Amino acid sequence: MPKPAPATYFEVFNEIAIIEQLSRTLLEARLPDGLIAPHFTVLNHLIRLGDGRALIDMARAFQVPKTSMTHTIKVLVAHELVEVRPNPEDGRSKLVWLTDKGRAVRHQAIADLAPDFERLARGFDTARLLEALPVLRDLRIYLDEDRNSAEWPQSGTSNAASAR
Amino acid sequence: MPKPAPATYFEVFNEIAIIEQLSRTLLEARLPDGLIAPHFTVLNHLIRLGDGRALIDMARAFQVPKTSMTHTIKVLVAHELVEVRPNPEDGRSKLVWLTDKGRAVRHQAIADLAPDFERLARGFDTARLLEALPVLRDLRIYLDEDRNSAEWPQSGTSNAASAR
DNA sequence: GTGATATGGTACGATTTCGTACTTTCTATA
DNA sequence: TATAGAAAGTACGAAATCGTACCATATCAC
Repeated sequence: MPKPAPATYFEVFNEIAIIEQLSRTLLEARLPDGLIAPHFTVLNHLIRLGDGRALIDMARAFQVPKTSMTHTIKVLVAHELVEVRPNPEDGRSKLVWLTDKGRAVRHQAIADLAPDFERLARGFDTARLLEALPVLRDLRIYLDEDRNSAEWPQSGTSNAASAR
Repeated sequence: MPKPAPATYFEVFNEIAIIEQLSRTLLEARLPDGLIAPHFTVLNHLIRLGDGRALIDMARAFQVPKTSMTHTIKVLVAHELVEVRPNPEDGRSKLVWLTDKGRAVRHQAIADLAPDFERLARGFDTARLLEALPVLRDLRIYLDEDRNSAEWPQSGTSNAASAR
């Protein structure tokens, strides 16, 4: 097989960027007013992996600067969707816990997305999506690990990483 | 084949969102100071599809509000990477043209990304990427068209769409 | 043609994102 | 233990994103 041209890789990431933009806009349309995708993503993360996570760990998981995560958490606290408490095992860090309201909002958002997924299932061959999932997962894992490798240009304080 | 659970679709978009985040960070590390991904994306768009595009058309292509595109273009103008001129066929609109410097910056950025793509080719089975490309392309096309369909929640002034 | 409506773009303010600098706490090494 | 360095979080300011309101121009109905 001939080596693919760089433009081909580029197209893959370009398509991914467009899909991310479209799906994010759709998600945000299903969220309560004042909540945007990063807020929901944090709620979802805390439910899927369990709450009581440190702020810094979530910043790493989402590959955002810790200052950005501080702001995101602050908004979630203002909406009473999470609570922040000190980490008893490390005086520097704080742990983030879901409130009942936070769980409910996440649950409702997923329920409100159901019609969109159903429409997708009607209009798109979902078998192809499932085929692509392992590739996407492995690509994400590769990029995540590669980020920690030597050749990555480290940018300020947003470094380090781990699987989401 | 059993119908996939919504969580499976969700995972696909979640992986895509993470990949977008990681690849965007990498791209921005290769751009000149002061330029971020949206700036490059506009340059790339103008080269791939030809310049002299209307601002509103680019906003639609990227699914961003026209106010966001106005700002992006303003930065590109400040960097002398594009020029904005009136549309002789429509007194309301403006057309965006690349400068030589704009073409050069885009060309250089792609050249600077080459080592990253080569590293990717060494560490990841690129055949799998190429297999996924048609699915991603079709999914993007579907979502783009679906956005214009009835069931989409229209959001403010960022409406309408067309292929990038 | 004239008026009503739609469209392209901008002004403005609110929110988000993020880099830098700093404080506090932990860890490692002597 | 003492102390230097690393790590977690925040304060702050700059830039980006985006919604609302508004102006100028175009299009449509009559």
